[in-house]
Amino acid sequence: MENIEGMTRSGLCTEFNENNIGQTVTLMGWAGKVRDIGQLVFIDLRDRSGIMQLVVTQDNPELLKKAQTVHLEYVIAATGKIRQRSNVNPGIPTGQVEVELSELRILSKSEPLPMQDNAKEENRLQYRYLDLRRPEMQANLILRHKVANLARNYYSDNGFIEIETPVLIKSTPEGARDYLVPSRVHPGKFYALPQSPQMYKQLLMLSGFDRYFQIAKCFRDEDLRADRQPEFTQIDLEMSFVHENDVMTVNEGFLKKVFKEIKGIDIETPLPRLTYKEAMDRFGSDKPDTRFGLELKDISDIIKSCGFKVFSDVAASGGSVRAINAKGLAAQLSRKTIDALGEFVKTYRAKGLAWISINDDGIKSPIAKFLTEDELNGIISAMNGEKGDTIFIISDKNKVVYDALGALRLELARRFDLADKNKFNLLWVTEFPLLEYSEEEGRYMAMHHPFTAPMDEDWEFVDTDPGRVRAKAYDIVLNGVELGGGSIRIFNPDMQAKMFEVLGFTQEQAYSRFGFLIDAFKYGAPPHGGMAYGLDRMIMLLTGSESIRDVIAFPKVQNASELMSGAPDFVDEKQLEELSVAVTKYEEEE
RNA sequence: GGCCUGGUAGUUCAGUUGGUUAGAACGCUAGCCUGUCACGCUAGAGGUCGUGGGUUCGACCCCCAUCCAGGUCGCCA
Repeated sequence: MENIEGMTRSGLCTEFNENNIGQTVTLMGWAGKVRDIGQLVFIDLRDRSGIMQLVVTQDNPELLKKAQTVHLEYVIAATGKIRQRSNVNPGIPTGQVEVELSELRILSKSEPLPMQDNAKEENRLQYRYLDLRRPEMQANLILRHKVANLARNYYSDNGFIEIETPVLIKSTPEGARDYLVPSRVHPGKFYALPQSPQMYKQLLMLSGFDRYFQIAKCFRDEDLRADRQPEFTQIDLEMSFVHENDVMTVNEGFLKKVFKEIKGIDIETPLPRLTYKEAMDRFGSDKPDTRFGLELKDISDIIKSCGFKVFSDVAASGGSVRAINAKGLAAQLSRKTIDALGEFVKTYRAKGLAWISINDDGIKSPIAKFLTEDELNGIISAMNGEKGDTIFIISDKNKVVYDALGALRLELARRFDLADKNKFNLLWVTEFPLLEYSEEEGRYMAMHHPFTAPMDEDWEFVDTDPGRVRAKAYDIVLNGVELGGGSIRIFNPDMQAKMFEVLGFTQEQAYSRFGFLIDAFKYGAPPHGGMAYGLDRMIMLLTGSESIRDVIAFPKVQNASELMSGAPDFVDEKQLEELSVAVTKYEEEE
């Protein structure tokens, strides 16, 4: 094997073109396709910028012989003269030229690859370092770098100070499950990895930094999804002496910049805003995809006294009957498809899916026989039903109706390609409920987190009707994905104490968990608020990736392990002893 | 923890209502080829059909269990 002693790389492949004809250059990189024509060898030399064609002819028989030994993914260094190609390749930026080699060094050989470009994800992840050679993956990570860079510049330019907060912190078991790290020095005690820098950034406001940001790694020990990893990155920020509007405005500036510089799209600001209630009522979701219609409508009033018990009973008992109109889709909605959609909504706990199809030959509906003519027509006119439409109806507790119809709406859009992929609909969802009743815990839980400030006009209901209190909280939503969220925080110690009480903490419990924050707020806390973006999700949407894994260099798989390195893994008895950790249950070894 | 989808050559896939010898492409090996760029042509190697059990005269195919990967519900303050 050879080295690069005495050779200096002239640049990246795509830095040279027809303007450099006649120049002698040295390029280094990986061999892509090697096309051996006998007395002529072409090698596609690839680096992160792209491809340059190298050519060796029989004018140089020894070099030709050497070039013929080059295989896919060998690392080579090549020197030669740039010349016009006799056959140009318009498909690549360097397609006008090629490098006629005078020297070729083989720096590293490669075994045949255990994966190809279209490999399935399992293999891609096991050989991630090879997967990351693919131009698509390189483009994703480079775009990610650009956005991170934009964030740094934008927030710095707007007076934000980047400050690092600790990764080994105190566990605060509200919300997601913590990753724990045993302490060697304090037997039996554990650090937790942060789910977000939340409390630290609030303390930085108290310290007077006024504006903070950080690109922060966060950790949540919960099950994975296509858009959820246990280890992820937030663009996190906090501001002092601000209202919701101030936070939203400065962030609209950031988003505007991101879309302009990354996608060349001018985003109109201020961005549209929807209240939580409106989002739920119209889209059945607190992160609505507004690129297409099919909005929900409450038709409880129309059928509240109808003969179909499934409808009338639920309306009477506090639930609702709501519908969406699959506009013009009746012809494509076969009986089989509708049955499949019925199964689909059952995932969301809906007991059934009623439907009314308006076809050329009249109205078809399995529930028509339970309804009077007035009721049936009432539903159709409320839903603006026309020939060619199919109306879907779900009747249940409100939560189930929202979840199921909201999901059905998205499923129809997916099946019939209703959402324009070139559209980027950004919007704020505001006025979230402060509290949410948890059946499992038998108490109210903070919907966002326990430091979220209530809306002033609602706070008086905190004891009598906790569910009615709205929060000064906001989420930024892009095409149906929650990009980020934040809130104005409580800065009044008495209000914070009351909040803990509402959440069911005794003073001792609150103090043992959040004591340092409670104490800190006694010493002059400024009004403050902020938000955090999921950077990975943002990049996923900007690159059009199907999964968050495609924008993370070394992601974890569904069971939270990493296929390439094999993490997590067992550790030595000795390590455990030092940490005073006893393991009571071991996973089966294969 | 539940539900759904997939696992066949190094890789990506096809296959069989259960039948004798499991195919293709790419990659790999050997040879030929002076303008390729999905180079072409010829020949060749390569598989306990994820694993374990069962049904059967016979299983890649059917059944059960299990592992791996993906999607999703629960979960994600």
